[in-house]
Amino acid sequence: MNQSKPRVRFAPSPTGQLHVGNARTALYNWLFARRFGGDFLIRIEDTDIERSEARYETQLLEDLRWLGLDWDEGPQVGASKEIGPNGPYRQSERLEIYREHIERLLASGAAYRCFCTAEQLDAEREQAIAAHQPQVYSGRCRSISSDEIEFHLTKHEPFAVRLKIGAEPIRFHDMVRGAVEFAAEAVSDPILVRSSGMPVYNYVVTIDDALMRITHVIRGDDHLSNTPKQVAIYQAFGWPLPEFAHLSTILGPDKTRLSKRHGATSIASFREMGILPEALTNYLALLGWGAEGGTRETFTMAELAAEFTLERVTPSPAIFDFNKLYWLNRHYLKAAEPKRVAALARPYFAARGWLPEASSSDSIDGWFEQLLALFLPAVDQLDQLPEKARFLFAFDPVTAIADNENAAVLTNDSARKVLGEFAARIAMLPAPVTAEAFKAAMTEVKTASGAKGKDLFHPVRIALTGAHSGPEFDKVIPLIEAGSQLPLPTPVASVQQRVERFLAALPSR
RNA sequence: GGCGCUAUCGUCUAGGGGUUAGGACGUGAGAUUCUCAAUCUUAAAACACGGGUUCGAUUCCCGUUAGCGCUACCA
Repeated sequence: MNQSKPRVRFAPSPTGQLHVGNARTALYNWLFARRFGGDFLIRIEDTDIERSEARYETQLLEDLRWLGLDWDEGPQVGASKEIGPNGPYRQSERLEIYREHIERLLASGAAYRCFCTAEQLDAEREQAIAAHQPQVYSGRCRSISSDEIEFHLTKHEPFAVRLKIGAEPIRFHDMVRGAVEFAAEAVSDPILVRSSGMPVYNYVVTIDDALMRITHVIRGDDHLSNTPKQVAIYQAFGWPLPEFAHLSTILGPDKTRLSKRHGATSIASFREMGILPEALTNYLALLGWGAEGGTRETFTMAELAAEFTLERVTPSPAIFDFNKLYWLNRHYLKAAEPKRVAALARPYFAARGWLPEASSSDSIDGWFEQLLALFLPAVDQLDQLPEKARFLFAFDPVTAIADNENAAVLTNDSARKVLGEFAARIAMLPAPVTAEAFKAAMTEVKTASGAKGKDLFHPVRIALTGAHSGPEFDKVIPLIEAGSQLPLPTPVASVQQRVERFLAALPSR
């Protein structure tokens, strides 16, 4: 097709959550459209009334927006139901169009009525399997006389509509895979309209793509075997063929198709985990597409849109690597505006009753950003933050002392001595203990107790945070102290309170 | 069973008739640190197999094997 302006579409079925496989297909379509100044449309494939639900459609569109994909034509979440001159964009609202077109095919003789029953067809299929033959329709109804058709019709017998497939092999071009050819026998005479009157996927897709003037059909390779049927439909109408591009499947670590049992795969679940959209789109772009040179790993959407080409899409299936996604997420978390990260991270803390729901005061907001700066390098995902910061809000000396590893540190005499000296000095310090004051106190504890290094710091760390590992004291001390002065839903215990309570809980020997 | 698609480090990929086959994630080691994380340095790690074509093939062709998809009056 020789048009200057490419038009592509993403055509999901609203039968469930948007998952990474479809999201990647949507992304590649969007990237391709943006790269070449074309149009990106969304069409809802809801001809399977059994499984389609409106709430999935809404969620789908929200997920797409969250990813940063916008569309030029298609359904809308907001006020107007849809935008664009080629609607409706929901297949359930296009039934009349499909009906008109089937009449044309029937009239031209390109399609015919098939009165075969399900039982007949099943029997034929079983025979074919037993004989190790390809399963093809016998073509019994292909050439029944018009009298016979009338006879069936007057008896109100239900019929399906089938497309006549010629003898020639069906060929098309795929931008990812090159020339593809299917033998005519392998295609058989496909059903276009069910005997219920409901049109079939392969038919409606083709009608819609043609009518919406789609120039490049970019979709998952599970549709590759469907493509010859669709090509035959284009040909039956005399329509020009679009370009096709079939994207490989995304697999799980066990090399089977990625699904829920491999863990979180829906876009919504990644969002809930605290994966940034730019991390996800960057990762998805890299999964199946290689930039020229192959040494760059991080791309903004704009950079992707400037470089993306279908020719560089890999034809082989790719295993989804959660680790690399997490790495990318860490990268973008560090690069993100602190205020933005704070707004995204806040709900995880609010849910535990540790922070007020909404941004309430500048002092709390500022403190929270300080907290995030400290813990962000330690996490892959936002939802891991509360666990890392738990000791601030839930200071629990009893559990800390009971912990085996901690107990090992605390049992020796040196640790007792360190804690005693430390407590004595901390108690004397003026209320908010500064990092400098803490440091000075530790230097004194060091000389008084003779302990140094681990022996000096570990007992203190356990007394203050309940664990022998964590962020630097220089940062933690001010954070604890500042937190203790804030009107938080769950009060943060101050350094002095912590030491006091810890020693009280420590069994004497 | 039939038809189709695919095959470079464990994973994502770059590359391409002659290369020390490059990068990244992950993994190991080291540096740093009271510790963990982060960070920096560094190491190990791949052309599925068998035939052709060719002076030469990981690269091109054909098979084999394996994986996946389709094989519906599902999408």
